[in-house]
Amino acid sequence: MIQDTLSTDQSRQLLKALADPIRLEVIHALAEGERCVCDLTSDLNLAQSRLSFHLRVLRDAGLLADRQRGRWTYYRLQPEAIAALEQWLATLRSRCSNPAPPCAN
Amino acid sequence: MIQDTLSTDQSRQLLKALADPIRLEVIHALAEGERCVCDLTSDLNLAQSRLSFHLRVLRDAGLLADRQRGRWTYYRLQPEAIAALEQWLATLRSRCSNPAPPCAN
DNA sequence: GAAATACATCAACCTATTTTGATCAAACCA
DNA sequence: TGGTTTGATCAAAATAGGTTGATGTATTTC
Repeated sequence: MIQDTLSTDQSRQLLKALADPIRLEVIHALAEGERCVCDLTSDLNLAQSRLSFHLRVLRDAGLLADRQRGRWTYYRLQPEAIAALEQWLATLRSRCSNPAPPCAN
Repeated sequence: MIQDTLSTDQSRQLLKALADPIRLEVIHALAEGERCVCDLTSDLNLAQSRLSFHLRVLRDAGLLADRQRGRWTYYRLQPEAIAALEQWLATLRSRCSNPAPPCAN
């Protein structure tokens, strides 16, 4: 579960998870709503094990949650994770915005 | 130069650039103000070519700017790049925040 | 129970990124 | 000019990350 305040490691994991085109496609697909793996497989036209790998990366980072329902596994977005990363970036930026003036050299 | 609205590729590059512990150290070091490479080398205790590699990644992503001054190269932060990434994330999240309700299954 | 379906996981392979130790060019100094 | 310093770049080695096809497990259906 993603907390309000992220550790550096959590942020790194989120940044890495988002920095992949296939994983962004997954996120966009899930923005339509919860889906099972088999639907995602055909929507995104990906090999099952390949999709499964990326779903795990996204879930481990906290961007997705899943639930089992009979044979199916449904994945859904956790937009709080994105919000938490935004927050982390805002904090990072606040520390960067007033750097000492450039050296006079 | 980082624009207000990032392309997917620019965002990916920024996310990847930030998802590295050494590069975050560099960013934190530069939050103190502009610095030359040789100072960063000793502050962060990194081999010169290794630091040079990471500086390039950060600069290519738009997070740093540099200027030459005699023999020295000074690097400084471009906090706008972080702001632009925050903006990109906010947009992504806005598309994710109202997904259709979960399947009833 | 046997066959089928959904999906996770594993190992082998492949590709991308990072590290290391040279080497090189430019700027400076003696 | 010759030596020194700064920092970029390159090639080779090391490591991390992604893909593929196969296998395994749970669930369902017949």
